[in-house]
Amino acid sequence: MPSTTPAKTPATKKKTQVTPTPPARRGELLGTAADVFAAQGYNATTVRQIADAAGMLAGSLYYHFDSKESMLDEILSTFLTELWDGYDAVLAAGLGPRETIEALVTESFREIDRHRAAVAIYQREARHLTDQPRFHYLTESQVRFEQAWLGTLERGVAAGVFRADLDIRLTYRFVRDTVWVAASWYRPGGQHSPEEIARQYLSMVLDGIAVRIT
Amino acid sequence: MPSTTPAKTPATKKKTQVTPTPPARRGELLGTAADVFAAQGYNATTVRQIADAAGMLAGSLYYHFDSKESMLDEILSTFLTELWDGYDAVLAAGLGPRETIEALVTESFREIDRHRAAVAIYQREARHLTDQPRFHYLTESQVRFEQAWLGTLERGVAAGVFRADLDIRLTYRFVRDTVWVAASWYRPGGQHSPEEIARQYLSMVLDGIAVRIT
Amino acid sequence: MPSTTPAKTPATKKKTQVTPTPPARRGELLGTAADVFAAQGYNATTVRQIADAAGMLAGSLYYHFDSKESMLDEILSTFLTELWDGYDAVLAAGLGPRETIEALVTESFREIDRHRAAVAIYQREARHLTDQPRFHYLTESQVRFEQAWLGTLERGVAAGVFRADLDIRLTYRFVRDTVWVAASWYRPGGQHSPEEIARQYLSMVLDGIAVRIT
Amino acid sequence: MPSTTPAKTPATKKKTQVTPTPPARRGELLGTAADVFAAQGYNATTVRQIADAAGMLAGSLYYHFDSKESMLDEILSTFLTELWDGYDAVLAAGLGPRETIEALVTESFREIDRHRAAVAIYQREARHLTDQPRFHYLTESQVRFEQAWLGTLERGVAAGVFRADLDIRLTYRFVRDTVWVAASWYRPGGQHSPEEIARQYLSMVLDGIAVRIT
DNA sequence: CATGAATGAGACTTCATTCAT
DNA sequence: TATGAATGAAGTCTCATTCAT
Repeated sequence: MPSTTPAKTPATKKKTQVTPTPPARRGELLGTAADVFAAQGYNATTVRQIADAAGMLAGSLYYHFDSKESMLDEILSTFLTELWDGYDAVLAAGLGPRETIEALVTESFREIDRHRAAVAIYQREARHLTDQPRFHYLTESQVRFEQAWLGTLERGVAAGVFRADLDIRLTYRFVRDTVWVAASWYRPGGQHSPEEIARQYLSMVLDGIAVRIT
Repeated sequence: MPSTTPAKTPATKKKTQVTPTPPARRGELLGTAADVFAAQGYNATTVRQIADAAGMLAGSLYYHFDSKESMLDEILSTFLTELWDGYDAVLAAGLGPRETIEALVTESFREIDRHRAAVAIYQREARHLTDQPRFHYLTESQVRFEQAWLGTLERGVAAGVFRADLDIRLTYRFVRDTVWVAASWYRPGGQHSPEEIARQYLSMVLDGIAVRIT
Repeated sequence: MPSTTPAKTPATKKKTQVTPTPPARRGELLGTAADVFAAQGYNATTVRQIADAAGMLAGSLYYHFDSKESMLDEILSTFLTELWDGYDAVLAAGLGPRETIEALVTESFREIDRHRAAVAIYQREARHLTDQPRFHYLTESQVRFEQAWLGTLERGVAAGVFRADLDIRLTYRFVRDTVWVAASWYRPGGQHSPEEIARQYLSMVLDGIAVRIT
Repeated sequence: MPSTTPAKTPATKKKTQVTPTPPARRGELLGTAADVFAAQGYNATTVRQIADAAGMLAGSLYYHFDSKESMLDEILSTFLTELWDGYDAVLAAGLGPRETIEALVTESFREIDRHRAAVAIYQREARHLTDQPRFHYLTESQVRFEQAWLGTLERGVAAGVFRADLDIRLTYRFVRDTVWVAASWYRPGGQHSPEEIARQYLSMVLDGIAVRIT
């Protein structure tokens, strides 16, 4: 999880950077890298492409980052840190199951709005990254994620606000995927605000797209 | 719709065939390749990994296929051909909007069941492949796909069976993604049959997960 | 401490450098490549052999050149550019047919002296390269070449300085080949200067090797 | 030399062909191979291309020949055998120097007419083949070749029929190249017979292309 | 901070060759 | 005799990474 894995591991390498890159510059470069990763996939992206987009030569990036992988690492862990800041606030608010789901969905769309590239990268790469020790925090995050969502759904079923006739894990996957795939087509600055999209998604997920026959 | 088609047709299995069998070998190899592509991503998959999985050397694959890319091509085009066979049957059946959506969703889950790997590959790679002339048919398929689904939804709104208060394109994406992401976690032979999963998905998409307040 | 010494006065860096040296390195490497190509043939030459001859690893060549083919391209086009500089000067000089032939032959041997490797490569590879669009300029050069030589010969026949009883195209091929095959055995720094070789070749081509019976 | 290297070395291999390919079929296949070698170069020619041209699969060629190299070997040695049959007849005829040169040139053009492909291959590949023990007979042939031509020229100079003011080795190369390069453009069945081409070449080589100023 | 040049591992692909059928 | 399939070595090229300047 983010809190257990600071974005930048203490410099244990031989090349101790005396003057680390100022956070602002770092952030710019990571943003650039994230955009390219999101557009082409991590593996298909060459360090040179990132450097081109950043207006420097490939080798120069290594002044700022240890490796291509560490850029990916920092992009994902930064994103997850912020995501959990938001989620934890929601989960600590003591809301009812339905309100919790609504708040989580809304928060998720806000994250998609803010970290679109990171979300897209996460979707595409998370599965195979979890093999590497360095990215174990992804697994941990997934576990907590499932606990939060699945738990809320179960609470809702128990409380009679969510349907009991559905396979609960199927429902979980349905809701989860339903939200996050949006990152694959969402473009910040479009005609719908994250909140508006969240509202419509919630409406569909909760009430369905069919007209109710009263 | 190929509702009469058993999930797995000829149980010819191994090398018991007296016939020349060239297409069979091709099919086997493509199946193997598709599995590896689906598991690791096309770019991250090496030809050697495919060959290993097929029990031969990397170079030997080139007796059967022109290139790694042509394997991908054949996997995707074969899948799309079969998918459209099913879709076209549904669309030609003259069903109402709701029944059409139900049939399309069911058919989609059957395809996921039959071509899980191909579907997963499609999800992951389609976007960036469309740039290459060789894969233009992906774009064409996407266009037809959108026409079929979006058209049916619009028909449904006009007919008063689908809600009119939702952004129709958002709804389209919602339904579309909702179905196909399933390929990322679905494993053939699991506890739910494709039809059962389709039933539950349809129930959620159409009626929502919230309990109705009558 | 001589802290006041502007030890490293930046000469504004960037593109103001008088001796950027990149072209020099390029030229060296191309010379090396040309030698190997000439010795073994383009196809039979491996990139590794060129790299060995240049004292680097095979992959390193790709920092300087796009491909093995682009090295060939640059070698040939550089050679042809210089060749035509010389030829054009001769053709613009307004000489008589015999003097033009003499000047062209002499110029040709000078080119062989200067670009022996490129000439040898040209001889061996030109024919099959012309198929590729990238090397269409070879065809154009051949056309101009034929115009220059054949035209001069025709002028000479008309003026009565060259024999009229010979098939003119046969004569053209004879003269042309007679000169350029020399590249296959010529070694710069041998006992004959290019001019001396040109003189003897011209003497043979113009007057024959038989003793005149007066 | 051919006589020392029979086209087909005794089958010492494990795979002793009980029924060797009939000479006629062998000849056809070698002719096909020679055409492809001449058109594309030995190295650039794949065994599959030869097989395609012969209407069989690549592997099938290995029933007839040990290797690609042995095809080349047989093509070249067959050609050289025939060439020396002709040359030896000329050299044994006891002609004068000028008549000998004339006969050799004429014989050479006849060989080009009959073995155009083999001659072209020889021109292109001989130099680098001489390194391999298997092709040492090429070197031997070259030595005898030089002896025959250079010797005749020297005899001619001594007899006063060839010019004494020219570098004799230069003259040798001039005459030699002048003849053989013709193989690069000659096409059997063209408008000039080999004898006619020989006549014109001889006229140029002996008397020059310039009009004699009497 | 950045560049230019090089490294080295590994990728895709080609191809002569073998061999059971 | 010929085919289909596979082998294994080698070739071109890519790319993350390093390092002196």
